[in-house]
Amino acid sequence: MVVYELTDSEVDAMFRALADATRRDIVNRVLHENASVSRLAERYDMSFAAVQKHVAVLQAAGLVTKSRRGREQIVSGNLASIHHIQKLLSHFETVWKQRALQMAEVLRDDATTEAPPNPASSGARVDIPHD
Amino acid sequence: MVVYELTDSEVDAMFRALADATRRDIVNRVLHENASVSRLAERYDMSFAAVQKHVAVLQAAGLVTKSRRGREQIVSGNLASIHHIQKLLSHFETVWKQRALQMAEVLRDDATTEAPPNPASSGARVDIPHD
DNA sequence: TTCATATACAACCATTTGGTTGTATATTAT
DNA sequence: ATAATATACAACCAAATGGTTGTATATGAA
Repeated sequence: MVVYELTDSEVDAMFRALADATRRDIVNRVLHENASVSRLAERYDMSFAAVQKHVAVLQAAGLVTKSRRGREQIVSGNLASIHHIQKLLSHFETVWKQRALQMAEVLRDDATTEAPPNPASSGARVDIPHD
Repeated sequence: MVVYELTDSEVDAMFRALADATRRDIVNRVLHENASVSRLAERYDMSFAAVQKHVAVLQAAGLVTKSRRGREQIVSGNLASIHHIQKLLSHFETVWKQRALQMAEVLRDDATTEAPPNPASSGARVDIPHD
């Protein structure tokens, strides 16, 4: 269910937004529970304005959204965008795994068409990560 | 199969490295097929030195490795690290989904202990992304 | 040996980033 | 009305980023 393809600079913004431990922590926090900007700011050893900027970066990247509630701005996580970049990474994995399979296949073909059976290539394996 | 926990700054480096379209393209390319730095440089509209720097950033982040072959440096993708940060993102998703389930549960409890049955809360749903 | 190729790396520059402080505005509480 | 709270935003600064050019070094080919 792809809504629309993200541009390069949109993806840039998402990864850049996640390239900071404070911002990753904010994302984690608001995924657990929505929080106002000042509530978030209490937790970090930096000025309110700094946290405000971090939230702005996350918002510009589409990773969180803000909604007014009285005088507060409530920050909440946007799962769709996280899901999107996670899929991008899993695409990388898929590419690699397919390459691994192709390599194994080449080895198998070589063994049957050009060289005598090779015990190593008959059981050809390429490391594929698992959990 | 976690080898060792990455530090914040290591994760920072990975995300920062991926926050550039040229570097993401390099990763994609070397996941498909290993390539020397100059071979990679041919493809991009920037100086060799610039591409060299991009590769260095990816290498520092552990996303690719370099190995000498004669006068060339062959760049290859490091799937383990990609897998690692992909898992980090899927953790975010898990957190969110659990929260969604908890919210649904709270709604259910409210309905049975404090208020008359509510047609809306009995079918409580929270959007969960799917493919 | 000499020439071409592949890389390394330093120096430089403009822009962005991540922080600060200070000031202004809107909302809630007394 | 006044004070306290929550946010917005500008101006400033040091450091990092993403590019450049130039120079040096190592390897392979003729």
